[in-house]
Amino acid sequence: MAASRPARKGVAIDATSADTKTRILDAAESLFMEHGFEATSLRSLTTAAGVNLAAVNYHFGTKEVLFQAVLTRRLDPMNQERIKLLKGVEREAQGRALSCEKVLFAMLIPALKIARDEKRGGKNFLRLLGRAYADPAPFIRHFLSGQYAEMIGLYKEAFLKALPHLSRQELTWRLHFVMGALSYTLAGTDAVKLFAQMTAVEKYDDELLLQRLAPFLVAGLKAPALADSRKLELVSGD
Amino acid sequence: MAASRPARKGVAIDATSADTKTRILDAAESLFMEHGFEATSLRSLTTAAGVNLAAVNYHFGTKEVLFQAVLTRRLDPMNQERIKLLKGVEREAQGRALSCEKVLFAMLIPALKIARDEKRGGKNFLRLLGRAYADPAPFIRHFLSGQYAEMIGLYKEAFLKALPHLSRQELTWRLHFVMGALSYTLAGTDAVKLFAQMTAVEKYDDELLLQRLAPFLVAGLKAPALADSRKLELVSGD
DNA sequence: GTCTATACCACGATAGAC
DNA sequence: GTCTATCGTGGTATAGAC
Repeated sequence: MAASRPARKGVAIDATSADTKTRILDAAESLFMEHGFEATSLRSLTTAAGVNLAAVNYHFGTKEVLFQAVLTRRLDPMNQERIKLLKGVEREAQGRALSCEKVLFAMLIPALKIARDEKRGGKNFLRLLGRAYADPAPFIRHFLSGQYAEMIGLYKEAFLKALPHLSRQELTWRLHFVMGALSYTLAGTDAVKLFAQMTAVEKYDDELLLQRLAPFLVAGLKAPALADSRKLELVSGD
Repeated sequence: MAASRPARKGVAIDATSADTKTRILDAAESLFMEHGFEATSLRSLTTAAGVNLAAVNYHFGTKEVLFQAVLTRRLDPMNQERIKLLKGVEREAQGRALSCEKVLFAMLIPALKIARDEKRGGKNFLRLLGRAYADPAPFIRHFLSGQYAEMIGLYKEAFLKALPHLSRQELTWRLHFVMGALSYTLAGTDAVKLFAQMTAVEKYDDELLLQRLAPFLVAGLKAPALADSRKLELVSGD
């Protein structure tokens, strides 16, 4: 997704007023994070970037491709780091049973690092990502599934070793639940207000949030496999 | 949100080709579910409903209000049923400690019932709802927080009794995680494919899904409160 | 190759005729 | 209540300047 544009020959790129393409990417990231994909117009975007309207079409083709480029720039390094951390955990285990907590943390930490790094988009980027997860647009879903395929595959194998009581199928569902709680949590800083009474004292603190999320997810992952002993019944109340 | 339109005088409403307003609502529900809010144009919507473009503006004011009306029609009864079921659970407990499972099931069952009732929108409505949860548009967030306020408040009190080891604050977060996993799961029938290897054998089965989701959520809710013994550390891999 | 001006069609919304 | 006509703005496409 990088570019099909031919590389600059020997021209040095001015750092202060960068490459047109980079200027578009930066402005797009900021505006998409703030207003979402649909609510961000190319006209306001190009104005903010100080480039011509048609420049987006020239460099990226469509607004959708631009959106993917914005995501890729942050997402690809994050998932690569997740893979690297996982390999570290596996190496450290030296063949012994993998720790479920450690595998999960390897998955969460790169997200936390991004949340703290304003230069890589910070919390707002994660919110943008969380929203993208639930987006109905086919182009977003296909794009994300491609971006995540490798990482998810590796983590699934690791969790299978860490949680031997789960079948492959069951684990697939649980990872789905984990990603749901994670992306929703990251995306929903505002939605928290749904549950009112969120004390003003407790400001949004990423580290604290993940420290709360992690025990919840670990307990869920470790829960015994599907017990059909306790069946859901469609009782009508009263 | 019902209507500010003056009531029909004594005119009987034809059931087969219903009320213009109802025709719009039905078409809107179907199209919003299929394509999402932004991707559904009023022109295609009114064509499908067999009404004039301006009819939406006349009956609902804006596309946003129409969207809220579509959601309210299903959401309000669902949340009322959740409240009714919860009261049944509380009555049954007779002052004894509440069962966390039973409270959770009271919350999940009305959703499952909608998923199975094609006449009330079925699975697609829940997907629409799940997406709405993550939507950045302020009008959607404000609307949902109003729709959910009462139900969430009552359930929070119930869970506090069922899970006495959790502080109010901690429970708020856990309910947030629960709603995240739930709405993401409901919304993401397609996103499941992110995790590949979802056997074609296992078709989408709502009941089975909730039977898998429930143990995960119960375990997460019951997990011990925030253990700062095991701190997240920003170790770099390797 | 890179950028700009401009034209195009679809969208949501609204005013006013009937 | 319903319709048509029309407005401003959206994403996109292209011809031509540098």
